[in-house]
Amino acid sequence: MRTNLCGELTQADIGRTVTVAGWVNRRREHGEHLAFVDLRDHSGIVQCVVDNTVDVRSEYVITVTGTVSQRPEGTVNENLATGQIEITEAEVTVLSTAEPPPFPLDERADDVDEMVRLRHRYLDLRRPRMQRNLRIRSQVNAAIRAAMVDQGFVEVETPMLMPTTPEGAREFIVPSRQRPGTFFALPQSPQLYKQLLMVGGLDRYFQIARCLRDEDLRADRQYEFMQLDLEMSFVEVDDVLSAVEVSVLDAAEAVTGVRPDPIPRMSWLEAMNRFGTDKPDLRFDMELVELTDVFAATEFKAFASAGSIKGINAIAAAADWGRNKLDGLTDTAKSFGAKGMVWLKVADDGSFESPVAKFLSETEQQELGKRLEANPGDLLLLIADEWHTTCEVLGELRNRMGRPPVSEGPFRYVWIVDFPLFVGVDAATGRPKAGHHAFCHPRPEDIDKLESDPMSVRAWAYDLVLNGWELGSGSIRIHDPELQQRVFTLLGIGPEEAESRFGFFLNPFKYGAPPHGGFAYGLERLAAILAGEENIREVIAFPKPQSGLDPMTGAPTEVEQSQLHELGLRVLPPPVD
RNA sequence: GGUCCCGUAGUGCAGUCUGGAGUGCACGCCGCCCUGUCAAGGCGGAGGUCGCGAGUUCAAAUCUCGUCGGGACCGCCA
Repeated sequence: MRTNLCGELTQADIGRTVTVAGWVNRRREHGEHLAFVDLRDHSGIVQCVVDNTVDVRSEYVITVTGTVSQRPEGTVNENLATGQIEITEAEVTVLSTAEPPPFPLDERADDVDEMVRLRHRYLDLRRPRMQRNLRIRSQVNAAIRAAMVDQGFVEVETPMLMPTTPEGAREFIVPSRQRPGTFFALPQSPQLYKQLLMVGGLDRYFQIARCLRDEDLRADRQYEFMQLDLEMSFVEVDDVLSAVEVSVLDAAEAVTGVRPDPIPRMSWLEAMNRFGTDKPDLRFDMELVELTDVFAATEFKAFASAGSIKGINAIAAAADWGRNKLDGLTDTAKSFGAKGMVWLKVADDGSFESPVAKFLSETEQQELGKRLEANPGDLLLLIADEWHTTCEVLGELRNRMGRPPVSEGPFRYVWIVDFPLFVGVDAATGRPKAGHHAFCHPRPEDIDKLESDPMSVRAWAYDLVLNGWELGSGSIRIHDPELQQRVFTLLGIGPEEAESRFGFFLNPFKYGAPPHGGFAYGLERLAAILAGEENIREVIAFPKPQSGLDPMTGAPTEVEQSQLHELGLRVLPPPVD
């Protein structure tokens, strides 16, 4: 039907008779017998010189047969890849007519209400931006698959219909027709199956896996998303990180053409202390500065009782932050759990302008300025609280004060390692809560402390972070049933409950489970950052808005009574308030 | 479940604070003109439930309340 793509024609093709096919991007009429038609396909645009009696309009689907010709002098378009040439003596065949599109199919659609784009996604996809983003996704997939196969991994598909599991994210459930009243769950991840593949001797498994979680949607979260999921036998942390790193760097290089540097590692403790988060954005500094000892003997009541005091220096930001904005920032800090926030502006003479300056001694002020390297015009933000809250709140403030858009700046990957095995305490039971999941292996040198000091036990768990986004996480798993039960006991899960909740998963481990560990990372998140997009919807062909309702198909919809009957289901009337 | 922001021709906006007739602006669309344009140009035209519903008022796009839709975030996401 066609001999060439629109965007690939060059001066080397001059003189050739070609047929191209695509959509009419624009038509410019110049009288009875001359018009220019810009023909667009996924590869680009080429100008066709046609007789103006031909009736073609925007988005008509046509083929054009004609001669590739050098454009006359003075009519070359330097802004177009094919701007040196045009197709002359063009003969047009209309394959499909088209109504005018509801929004412009060029970069101007970047400003169009996203719902309009999503409602007509098939038109949005014609735009270069979306073509590029989906092709980036494809490049990422191809590079990852090649990297995994090359490293000896076996691609295995795991079931989409699986039992519900009590832990983790809310699941989508699917009613069973053959056993009315029972349900499958769609996988939050292939976690259970991939560990059983290790018991099954697959040695190295990977899957470009679809995961489904019935949680609220965000810029970086959809109901359904794709992960590179992998699991490896007879490995230690370094082996897993190395295998993942190869795939990520290969994918990044495939998209950007630049091989990123090897990914540095940072302990969870260091990340929290320096950046106030387990997903630090290393593209900018403004690190958290330790101040607890500075105020060890302070008279300032808000600081005197605090376990941890830290601060950040928003360099030269003082002028931008008036009283109202600072009050708003204080409210933000409080919404993240802080009891308050102290701000100090550095005046021209180096003194502090702050409601609390009068409560701080001369020595304290001097040391504070020194530690934060304060200069006139800087804005200092201080939080005093228990250590975890101090870090997290300042980490949030740091992001608000200095974080560039995702699309800017270099790609800064970092491994966060040595996560604590337990994070926080369950308010209801008083027991520690699993940080990653209940099957995560403690660091061997910390196992002695499991019962005596559980909160200090570090795990063989690790996250991969890129520009402040968590790409994924993984761990070395517990393969020893005795150690597993020790961890369960700490979590308040007795042997009987473990058997009833996780039996189908743990019993196989009695038959000879190899030491193993794995990882999974989100492909949309990686692709979005590589594409310079702030929102994963931009790298998904048919995403859902925050409501989770599909604006194009109308899903979810009601079903026929007969379908419900067959499934043994009845829909309750909506609750009346 | 919560906080904040947004909603005016097909699309992007001005108007809203400070109530006074939708001749509103640009792009797009339709018709005519136009032989070297490329976001072509010129002339003319069509196109509106100011998201929806109440309330206040002589009068509401504008003020108030509610509601629907969208976005960012908190909770949630082992």
